[in-house]
Amino acid sequence: MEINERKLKILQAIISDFISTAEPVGSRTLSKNYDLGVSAATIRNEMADLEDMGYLTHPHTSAGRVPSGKAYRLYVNEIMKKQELSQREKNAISKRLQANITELDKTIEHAAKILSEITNLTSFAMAPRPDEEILKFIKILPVDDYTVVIMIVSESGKVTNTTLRLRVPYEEESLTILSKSMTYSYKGKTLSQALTVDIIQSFETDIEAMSVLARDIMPNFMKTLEDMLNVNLYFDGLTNIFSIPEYNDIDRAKMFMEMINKKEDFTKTLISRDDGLLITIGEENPDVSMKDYSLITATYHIDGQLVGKLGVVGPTRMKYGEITSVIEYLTDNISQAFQVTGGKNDDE
Amino acid sequence: MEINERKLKILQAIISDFISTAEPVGSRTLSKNYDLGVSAATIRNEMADLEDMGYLTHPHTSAGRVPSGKAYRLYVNEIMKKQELSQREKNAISKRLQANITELDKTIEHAAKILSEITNLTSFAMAPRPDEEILKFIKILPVDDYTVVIMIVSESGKVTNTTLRLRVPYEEESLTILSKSMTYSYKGKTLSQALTVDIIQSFETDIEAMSVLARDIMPNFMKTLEDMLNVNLYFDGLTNIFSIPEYNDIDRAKMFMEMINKKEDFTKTLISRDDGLLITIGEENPDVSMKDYSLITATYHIDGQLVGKLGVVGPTRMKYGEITSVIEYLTDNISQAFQVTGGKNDDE
DNA sequence: GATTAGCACTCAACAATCAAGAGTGCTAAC
DNA sequence: GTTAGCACTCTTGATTGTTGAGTGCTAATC
Repeated sequence: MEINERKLKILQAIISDFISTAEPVGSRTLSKNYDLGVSAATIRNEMADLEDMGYLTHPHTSAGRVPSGKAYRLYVNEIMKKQELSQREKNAISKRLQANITELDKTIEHAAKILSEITNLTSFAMAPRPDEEILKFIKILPVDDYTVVIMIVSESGKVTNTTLRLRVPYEEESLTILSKSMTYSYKGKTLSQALTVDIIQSFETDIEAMSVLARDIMPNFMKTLEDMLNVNLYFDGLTNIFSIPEYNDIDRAKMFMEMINKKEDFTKTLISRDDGLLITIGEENPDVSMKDYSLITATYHIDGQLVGKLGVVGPTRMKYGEITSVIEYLTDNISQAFQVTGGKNDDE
Repeated sequence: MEINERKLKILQAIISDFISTAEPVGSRTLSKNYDLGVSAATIRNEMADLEDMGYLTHPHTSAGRVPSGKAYRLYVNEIMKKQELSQREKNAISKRLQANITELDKTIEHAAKILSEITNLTSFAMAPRPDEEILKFIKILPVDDYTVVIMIVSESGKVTNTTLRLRVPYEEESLTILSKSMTYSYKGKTLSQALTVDIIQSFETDIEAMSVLARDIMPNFMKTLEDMLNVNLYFDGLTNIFSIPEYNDIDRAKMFMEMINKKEDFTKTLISRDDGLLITIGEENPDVSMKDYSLITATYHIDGQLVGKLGVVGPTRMKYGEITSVIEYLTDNISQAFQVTGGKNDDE
């Protein structure tokens, strides 16, 4: 069966009604509230067709219709108009975002906050993957007789550190030597390259004398490197879901919270997503545990290179048009703010 | 009215029954399941007395009794026996904790995890307040033409840093001078002292030449100091509450989540609590928004000085004895592990 | 041939009713 | 002082009936 103009119009009406009410929508409601130019009976026939085609489902015999994932996909691809934000909305968002542009992590955290407040959904922001960060220097700082701080600094200014207790006291001089030696070995390498360096190989030759110290420090140095590789992920609006009818059930709310709380899994999901604006609806999500949710993400760029993500997660019933616009506007703003070409060159 | 031996026994039975079932307990249940040596009718009379005295409440006429906050307080103070953990339990906990003793923050985060898993409640761990951290040095690191990293290191090895974009390019030499000059001004001061230093005063005299640079950097330096003062707070077992009958209601679950999500408020609440083991039950909590919860916290010490907190939050109905023991055992273990006298001196 | 009015049918949701059961509080007997 | 007995209360769960929204089909209409 072909989907004709009228079916499309009806489907659109159903979707937009359902998105705002969360209630199954019936033929009479449609003919009353939407100017479709046909009677409820006709709509009924069309709805039956749409159901056959997989765009609608039926919670039970005498209930109205509910859009399926396929319907939302069609809606997003074909029907939904890009809902350009008004200048006022844009200004409001820009203003809020700019008020807090300092560090990247703070900024994206703040962007997530703005996003969740506008959409009333749960939002998230992921910092760029630092694989390609280039190591600048490594410093082992003395703290007390048994304690040192391992500090790693990258070219882009990322700093990670670990406090470490040693099994034996150390001499301050050894630390200096070790710091220099490690910097020499690792400087210029990317994080992912650094992780593959064979430590034993590269050290045992020249610093045998302090091998005990090195043996204490190196495994922790590697751990610190791994720490540095961790992607920061921020959530906001977690409690928003309690106001959404879909989660007005303790079990679903629980499932949602559990999904969100598995940060590692969620990070992986985000990393594996394509760049640019991406909407995945219900069963389209590769992860089965997400088959009842929709995910919208967009990417921001730092100097056209490093890529982070920003988005929302919620029930498949969401205002795709509106939300998409807001997310894109936010990511554009972030990308612009963190262009390395440096600050104040509006247009051009 | 006096609370006599028998009333106490009955109250204890009611509390212990209610703690495990979460259902109001009636006189017949008590006389059947607990060896009280009197009939249900007598128990009824005693229960009526206990209710008059404020230890019990009544959800409705024909329901059993529920312990009040006052009852739990009596229970905690007088009835509850310190439930010493078995050696096996102790070993299990120690083993899990020790498997992950590296950095303090990681360790307490891990302790919170253990705690929530054992208690099936929501747990939290707060790092020590760093007010008394003594500044060791300050370094401004170059990143690119417009970007620098402000790094502050304390005597105890805490490192905090901020990446900062300047409005004008800088000369690397200026950074070195500024770093040294700032270190000179701040070294040896505690964080709280550092915050009160009059910046303008202390600099404008000798480094006029680079005042532009300093003016960009100083406000951000102060922000970084404030960052450093922030207390880290970790939660674990957030979704545990969904399995607790008290929160089997979307509104209560929501309230709980909202309370927990206000990290600043919660941190303040924790900071203002007395040191040592502290149990606050329902209305005993100074914050009215917590009047339906109980909070158990204990403190751990770093070198007998810096103090952090570990604890659980949940409904007033909780296994005070058991939980208390676990928390105390965990905090003792942490304190021991982070004694500055250094590692491996078991007993003595 | 497409559209629509009409009608029988379905089913969730809600309210009303009822019985069962748990529990209390009081009284009178032990 | 303790306890048995009993009337009374109130929740809980099952049952039933009613209402209303909605469907799907058929026959009339355009």
